[in-house]
Amino acid sequence: MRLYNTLARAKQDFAPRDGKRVSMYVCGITAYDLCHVGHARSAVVFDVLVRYLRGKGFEVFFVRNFTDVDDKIIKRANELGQQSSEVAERYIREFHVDMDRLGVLRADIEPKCTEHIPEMLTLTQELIARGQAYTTLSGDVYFRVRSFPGYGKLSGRNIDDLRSGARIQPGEEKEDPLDFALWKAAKPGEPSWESPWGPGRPGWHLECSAMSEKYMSLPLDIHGGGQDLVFPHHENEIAQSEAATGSELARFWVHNGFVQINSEKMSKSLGNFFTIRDILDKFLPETLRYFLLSSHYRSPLDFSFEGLEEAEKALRRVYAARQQMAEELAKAKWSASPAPKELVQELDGLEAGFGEALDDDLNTAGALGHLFGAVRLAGRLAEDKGLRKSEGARGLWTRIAADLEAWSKVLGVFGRDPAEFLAELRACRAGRKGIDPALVERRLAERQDARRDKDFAASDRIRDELAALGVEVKDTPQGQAWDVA
RNA sequence: GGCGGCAUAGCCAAGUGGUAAGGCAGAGGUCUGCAAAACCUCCAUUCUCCGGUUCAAAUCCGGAUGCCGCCUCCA
Repeated sequence: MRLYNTLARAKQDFAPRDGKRVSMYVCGITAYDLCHVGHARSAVVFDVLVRYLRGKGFEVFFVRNFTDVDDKIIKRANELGQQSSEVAERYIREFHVDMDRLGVLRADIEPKCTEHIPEMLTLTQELIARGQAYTTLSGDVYFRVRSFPGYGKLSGRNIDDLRSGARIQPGEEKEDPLDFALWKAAKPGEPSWESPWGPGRPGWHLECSAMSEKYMSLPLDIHGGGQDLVFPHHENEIAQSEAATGSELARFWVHNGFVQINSEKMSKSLGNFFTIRDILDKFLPETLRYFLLSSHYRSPLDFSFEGLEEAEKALRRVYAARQQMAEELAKAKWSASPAPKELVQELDGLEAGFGEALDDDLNTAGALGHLFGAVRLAGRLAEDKGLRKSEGARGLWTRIAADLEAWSKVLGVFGRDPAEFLAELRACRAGRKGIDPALVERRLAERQDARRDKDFAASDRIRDELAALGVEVKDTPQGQAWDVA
């Protein structure tokens, strides 16, 4: 497949180093609060990448870490009067709750920073021994950025430009403003670990270097994360790891774009965020997941509730088609006529197109276009009175149903039981719009009586009243049905 | 100030040299007691603007404008 490599600033052909096994490391969260939609995007994007690579037959070994000691966690713990480890553990649990709901698969290993202190100390000592890191009087250890010639290669910056914008905070003892902390001397009240330089805790960038090296051999095939991690986090990881090991850290650097609100980055610091919880109070998890996949992973994605409502309707359409196909396929008798060749070719093209889209830098939005093509094709067969009962239609529906099942495994949407999903979606939409299902059912029962008596005026009046509430009444051969408009 | 990204219909959104996917909304039609759903048809002669390269440009190059991101914690 082709994958955009931030390091090359271009799409490149991706294949794992050893041809079969893909090593992939993605920076996870700092566990100090509930995750927001931006975290969800990153998680879902890399989840689809893992699923897709596995679907192509690669053996993917996926590591996603947790940062469980850090300034923000400590600050939060102090606010709550708790240990920072309690705070971190709680938000790691909450992360899993959210991710499970979103259908994000667990990583093969989910290492925590605090469980890898020895590895980080070793790495730091190695860097000091090589002259690429230095200690200070207060017990901090800094990486000597100018000792690493490749610094800036990932983010496309040069050291001089960076230096002109950098500044030294009061109290820092850096040789150079660009140097970054590998190890921070403990301050009173902070969690700390023993080290050759006295008690302290690791710097943020160090953990990913230590943990990726521990679990996978370098270079990693893929290292991922949000675009905001490119600089300084990933740049610093490269400097540490490559300086210490002499090996390239990762072959492909993959970064997802931001979720925005009104064209501004959704972030904690701006305060313009919705947590995943906020969304799942009002929408089904699959709706959020579909929304996140409906644009390319590197583009900015403007979050809106209108967008989620559109996602709901798109999901509903696919599930309704799956349900309709299942009903059609349950028929017993089929005429012998084969499917018209052009329809078979159309489906061939859609199947190929779906795969080609994902193969091209994980273009989920393009793939969805082909998926909807198959949905429309299925509907067209059902409309064609001649074809509808033919073996040809049965063959195509069988194929489309199998395609949707396979595609749903990659995308992590459209895979549930249609009747169950549609019922949940209706309940969810009804709840959001303040529609009382019991009331609707009562009115429909009255309408049923009116219809039995052929009192269409009364029947239509009830339907109009319900329509005013946002309820859409359908008369089907099986009787009345309703949905939220 | 330095570095980078984006600009496609009413909205969302694919498309990196060969003549504009898809979703939502909208219009007309088939079906229906009437509707709804589903399906069919229509809905960007044009891709922010101005130049250039080319037989051919939304796609490449130069410039302008606008928006955004990173440079400090951040998915």
